[in-house]
Formats: sequence, C-alpha cells, structure tokens
Amino acid sequence: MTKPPKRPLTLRDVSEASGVSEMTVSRVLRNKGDVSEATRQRVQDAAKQLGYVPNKIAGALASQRVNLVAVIIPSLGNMVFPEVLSGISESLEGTDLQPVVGVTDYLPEKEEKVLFEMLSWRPSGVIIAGLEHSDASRAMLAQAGCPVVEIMDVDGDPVDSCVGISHRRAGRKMAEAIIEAGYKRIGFMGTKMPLDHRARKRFEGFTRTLAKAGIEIADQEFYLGGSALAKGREMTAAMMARTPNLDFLYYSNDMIGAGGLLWLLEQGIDVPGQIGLAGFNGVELLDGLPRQLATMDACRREVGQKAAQIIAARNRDPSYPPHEIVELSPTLALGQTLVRR
Amino acid sequence: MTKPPKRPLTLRDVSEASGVSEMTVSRVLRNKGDVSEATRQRVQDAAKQLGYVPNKIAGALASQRVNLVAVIIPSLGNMVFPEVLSGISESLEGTDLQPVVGVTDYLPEKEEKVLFEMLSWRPSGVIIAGLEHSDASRAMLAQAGCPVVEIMDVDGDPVDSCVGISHRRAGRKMAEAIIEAGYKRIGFMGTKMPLDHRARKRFEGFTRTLAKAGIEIADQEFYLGGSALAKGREMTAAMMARTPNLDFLYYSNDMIGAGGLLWLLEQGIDVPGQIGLAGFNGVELLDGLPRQLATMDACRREVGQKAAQIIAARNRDPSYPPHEIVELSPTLALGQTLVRR
DNA sequence: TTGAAAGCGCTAACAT
DNA sequence: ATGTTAGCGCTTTCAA
Repeated sequence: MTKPPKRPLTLRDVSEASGVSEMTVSRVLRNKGDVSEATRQRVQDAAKQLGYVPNKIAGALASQRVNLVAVIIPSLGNMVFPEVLSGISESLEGTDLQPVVGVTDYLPEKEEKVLFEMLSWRPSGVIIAGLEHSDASRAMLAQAGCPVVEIMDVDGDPVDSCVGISHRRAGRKMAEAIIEAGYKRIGFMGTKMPLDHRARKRFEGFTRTLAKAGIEIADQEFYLGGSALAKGREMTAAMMARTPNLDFLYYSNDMIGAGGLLWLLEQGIDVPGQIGLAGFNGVELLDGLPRQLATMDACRREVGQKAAQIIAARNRDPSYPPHEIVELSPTLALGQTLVRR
Repeated sequence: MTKPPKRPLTLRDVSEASGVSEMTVSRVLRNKGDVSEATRQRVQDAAKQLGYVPNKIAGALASQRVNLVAVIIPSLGNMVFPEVLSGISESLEGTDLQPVVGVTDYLPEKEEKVLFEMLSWRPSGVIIAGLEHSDASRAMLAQAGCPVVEIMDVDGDPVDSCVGISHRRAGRKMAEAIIEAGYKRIGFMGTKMPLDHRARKRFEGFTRTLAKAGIEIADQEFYLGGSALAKGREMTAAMMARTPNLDFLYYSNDMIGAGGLLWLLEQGIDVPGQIGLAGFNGVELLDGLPRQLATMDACRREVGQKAAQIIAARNRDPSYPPHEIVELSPTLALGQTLVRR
C-alpha cells in the first residue's frame, strides 16, 4: 500500500509506473483488445500497487456509455420493492449493468425530481414503478434515449415497455373467489387511495365485480402511515365494532391483514368460521402467522427479473423491439382464511 | 414537447435555441454567477421547450465534483437498513448531495466489488455499514479521497469517522436486565454468526455478561435465510421441545422474536409468566403484536442522520475534523415480555 | 453581465 | 500488440 494521495490517481500514473502507454493500460483494465500477457501483468501489478481506481466519469463521457440502470420506486419500507429489486439485481448479475435506486415516496413531484436527476447521468435504461406519471415525467421518459420499462402494473398506457400484473383483474379475481365461497357482507381496509394507484385499481376491480353480483362493500376504512400491523389491528377492531355482522374482510396488503388476523384470533373470533380474510402480495412474512392468510401474489421478483432482462436485451441488441408488454398472472392462494361456507 | 431526438440534447442546442452562449446557458442552469433576468428567462424557456436534461457526467468531469454519497449496506430485506437510509435521505435533503445505495449481501467480496464500483464514480462521501472489511476494502476506503463514515457499530477501528452503537454493550445491557429480572435458564436464537458481525458482538457481550453472573446459555440455535417470522416459530418450537425448562429466550432480532412469541402464545404458554422474551432492533412491526416484545433500539434512523450530517459538513467545510466517533446509546424497552419474577 | 479558450480523464478510431 | 490523436459535454478561468 502507498500513502494517501493528495490527487486522485489517473491512468497516466499507472502508465508511468508500468512504462506502458495510457491506451494500453486502459485496454488492460477493461480487458478490451489484444494485450500480451506480459504487459497485462505489468499493468495489473502497477495498478494494484498504486491502488488505482478508474474514473468512470471520464470513461463514461469518452465512451458515451454508462452501465447504470435507473430504478425508480415509491418506497423501500414496503418489502414489496426490495423484492422487485432483488429480481432486478439477479437478472443484471451476468451483465455489466448496475442498478441505481431512487425513491419517490409516492409523490409525483419527487418522482419528477428523481427521474430528472437520474436521467442526467444518462443511464442505459430506466425501470420505473407504475404507469401514472406527471406530464413532465412522461415527457422525460419518452425522450430518455434509453429503454424504459414501467413495472408492477399493466392497466394503462406505457411510454415504452411494461411488465406487471393487472391490478384490476387481481381485485376482480379476489372478489370472484369471495363471492363463490359464499361470503356476503364484506368489509375493505386499505391505504388512502390517491397515492397508490395499484391499490386503487385493485379496489375498483374488486368493488365492480361485487357490484355485478349485487353486493356492495358493507364497510370500508383507509389509513395512512404508521405500523401496518398495528393499523390492521386498529382498523379491524373499529370496523368490527361499527359493523359487527361482516363475514369477510379484504385488506389491500398482507401486513394490515396480518394485524387484523391477530386481533380477531385474540378476540376469540373464529377465522374463517365466523369471518373470512384476505390480503394482497404474498409476503414471506405470512408463513409465520397462526393461520395462512389468503392472498394474491404480485409476482414481485418475476417483475423485476423480466424488466431487467428487457433492459439488458435491448442494450445488447438495439434491434430488440421496444413497446413490449408483459402481463404476469398473479396466483390466488386461499390459505386458511378463505373457505367455502 | 418536441419529437424524440436521435441525439441527446447538449448545452449547445439550448445555446442555439436561445441565442445565448453556452457558458451563459450553463450559468443559468446552475444558478451560478450573474445573469440578467431577461437572458435567464430566455434560456430557461428554451431549455424547457427542448426538454433539455443536463449531462452530469460531463459536468462532473469538468468540475471535479460529484454530488453523490455512496451508501453501502448488507441488505435491503432487513427493514433495518431502509430505516438507516431514510435517516440519510433526511439529512441530505437540504444539501445538493444524493445517496446512492449498494448492497453487499453480507459478503466481503461483494462489498469489495460494490465499493470499487462506487468509488470509481468519485463520490463526495462514503457511508458503509460495519467496521469489518477486507484489507482491500479498507485500503480503498483509506484512499478514497472523500469522507468515509462507518456506521451501525463502534466496536472496532474505523478507517475515518464512525457512527453507531456498541453491540457488545447492547448484549451486555440486555443480559444485565435479564439477570436482574431473575431469569436463569436462558436460550438464544439468532442468525448464523460469521456473516453478521454486529449480531456476533451482541452475542458475545451477552454470553460474557451471563458468564460473569455464573450463568451459561442453556440452549442456542442459529438459522440462515427463510421467513424470519416462521424461523422464529420453528426454532422456538424445537428449542422448547429440546430444553423445556427454559425461562427466557433472547432472539438476535425482533422478527424471529415475534415468531417465537406467536408460537408460545398459541401453545397457551404464559408469556412472560412462564417464560420471558427479548429481541433486538425496536422495529415498528412490534406495535402490532399481541404482547409488546422486549427489545433494544439500535438508533437506526439517528445513525443514518448523523452519518449523513458528517458527510455534508465535511463537504461544506474541508476543515471539519475527520476521525469523528459518535457512539449512540440504544434504549432498552422491557415491553411486556421481560418482567421481574 | 457575457463570451472564448482550455482542459477534466478517459476511450474511439486510426495509425504503426 | 501497442501507440497517437482527437474529442466526449461540460465548467473553470480569464478576458471583454
């Protein structure tokens, strides 16, 4: 090891230390072009010796290529998005592409800012959650000059490519399952809507399907922030007090569903005998609950994988067609809380 | 909006569109230097009209400044790290710095790779979890040429600055509380150690303190992967079958603790009457459990905030002293599962 | 207040 | 297999 340098090392330093031209040093460090084994060794030794770290900024500017994929998601606290991320990382593993994450907190203005920020690094691709964006954001995406994949949702009009599930259909399928099982007095709990378009679409698909069967939501409640598990408890307690004759509770996510389930069991309420339950997402957490909560898997990992594959493929092969739309099918898991009655 | 460009727009395009020199356009876009209100308007209109997004790569190369802070953490699936991240984002909000996240999966080799990758973008600072790094990683950090803050842990020898709690002390404090409450037959459950130094240190602090009081861990079990809640259940079931006379269970994280708690309650076991429990982290999730699990807060958000503040301060003021060490004090929450017996 | 020139550290393209 | 030259798109510095 050498002593801390005042000035960051450059290719030139390695060149001088190894007695090889900058160009050849560059070739060695990128494994590009033919270099004799001897010089390769010399260069690598010199680079390691000095502790040289290449300057990607200069490299990117010169080569007009940046191996970054911008990934823009609403939140990291949700568990859903980390799973999407790991799908993305997985698919990008073999390539030289690297994901860079930006978080919007479900705020369109912040999405705009984050997107602008990321595009100004000229990434090789953009993966962005949702199909709803501000006009400015859509314009930026359209002009980005790189593949764009909108994920998690297919109910809408993508700028370019798109990978996800239909949340309307997911809501519908759940409603159908509930109707078919014979439940009639249904309560709904979820996040406040305007922020979360996918939850809203599920709710729409759900209520419409119920309506067609002549059923109306008997009670509903929406929350914002806080511990989802605790919120699930509270909302369930409140709703059961307000509307005691409910026979089913549909939660817009598994976490509040789990909270509700725990509360109901504690009250000695028979689940699913007296009341049925369902959530949404298929989070791993559920495996540890006293009852297996009915849920619907949102294919989070697969969404991430496929989206990243599209980006990678289009970077590899510019003739790969844009505007690809991939709709994945969420699977319904009835668990132990949605049974025929 | 204009039609999709083949070539990304440059300052030159804005310059031509507005009839102002590139230099002045640059000044407007960065709010730097004096520009007359008239030209400022012209330029901004032109830029927006064209949909110009500045090229940060070129900007960074020219200015030798990059407004990115590299944040390197072991995992996103843990809930712990997203909280640290939000602390970081929060502190960086006012500045022009932006966090960029890299994930190591607790693997030193991957840490090395991620670190190298991030340093090659010449960030304005590095925030990295833990004090244990490979020699190569330490060397890179030492040579990084930017402030480095190691976080989450203070039991060790930081390269530069450091913000965190003492996990040894945390383990000790928990042991003291348990001893003082009168528990004697103690079981431990946690992740497999070598991967997670902080969990290991807590365990060490814990067992040593017990040892001093003449108590030895009566049973222990370690897990790897899977749903933590479910693992907590399984391990607890296995341990209670194997060593039925335990009177306390210490879990290395709240999630497995929650799983254990749920299982015990289901079995009709009296918590904390028959057996006491404690976890670690103070995760929000716990608010929704049937009993408030004893735990110890790791100050995750505060750690992130403080670390980012240090980076920001040192960027603002180069004379800000390096090698700052900040030890935060975790607070013990006895909840309802650690009571005097 | 504005503009012109130089160059950041690399790599593409072309020699040799 | 290796070296040379000319930028990449900005910002710094200096001049007007």
